[in-house]
Amino acid sequence: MVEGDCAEVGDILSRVGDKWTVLVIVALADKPMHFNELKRLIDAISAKMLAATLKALVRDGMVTRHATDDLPPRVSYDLTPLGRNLLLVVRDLALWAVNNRGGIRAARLSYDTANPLARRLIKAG
Amino acid sequence: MVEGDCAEVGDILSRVGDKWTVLVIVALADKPMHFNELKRLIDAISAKMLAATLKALVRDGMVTRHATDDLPPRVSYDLTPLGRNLLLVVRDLALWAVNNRGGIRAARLSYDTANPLARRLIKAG
DNA sequence: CAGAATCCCCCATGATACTG
DNA sequence: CAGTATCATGGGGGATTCTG
Repeated sequence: MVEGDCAEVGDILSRVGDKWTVLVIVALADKPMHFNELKRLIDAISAKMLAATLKALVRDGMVTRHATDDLPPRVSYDLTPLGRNLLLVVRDLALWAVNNRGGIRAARLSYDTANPLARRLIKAG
Repeated sequence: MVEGDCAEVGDILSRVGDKWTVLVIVALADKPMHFNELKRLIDAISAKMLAATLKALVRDGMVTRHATDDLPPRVSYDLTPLGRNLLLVVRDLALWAVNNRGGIRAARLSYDTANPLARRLIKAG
């Protein structure tokens, strides 16, 4: 880790923390998927955000886009080795989240009962 | 990993992806720090966001807050075991980011030269 | 089917000023 | 020093409509 990496690392971190990126990557874990397949699977996502997320992932080299020139068009998205690599790290993070959700929930509960009024002042509370 | 964890995991993930949380956690890696110490170190952060981020971290059991009743007041923030645990996972993620920044940069460059106009249409482009 | 274009809203964040 | 209160804003994200 050298100096000056902060901005770049922050950029990548915020991409991971982005609302949809991780969900898309996890959705592609098993097999390539079409646009509307992804949309149905993630469901809460809008077409606009799915398109934007996929485009960003393709640009970053995490996902490939393959279109046939059939009609109706079919476009397949798949993870690249880089994306698959990220999947592993993200999965560790998710695993940590699952393993520690008890502790976090307990901490919140105790904080909130000790300090009921502060609750809504906290971000994402 | 059971069903229904998605929301909770997503919540924790978005906390990690939050603009300041990771920076604060990393800043506390070596030793406890005071409010303005943190502010000077992170620098770009506003007092408001630092306060909000710290409060959220305390509520989630990642950070402890210890205040002396001196005057002027001194408040120390430190990582809990849970926070220190998260630090490890986050560090893996940061490490991944550092190790793969070359690949990502290359992918972006190639994408952008192949498709110059799309550049500003992409989120966080 | 796979998106692009448009409109709109709201919340996270920033800047500034104030306080115990 | 360690915050809080208030106001302003920008862009992330949703809903809808349109197209190749």
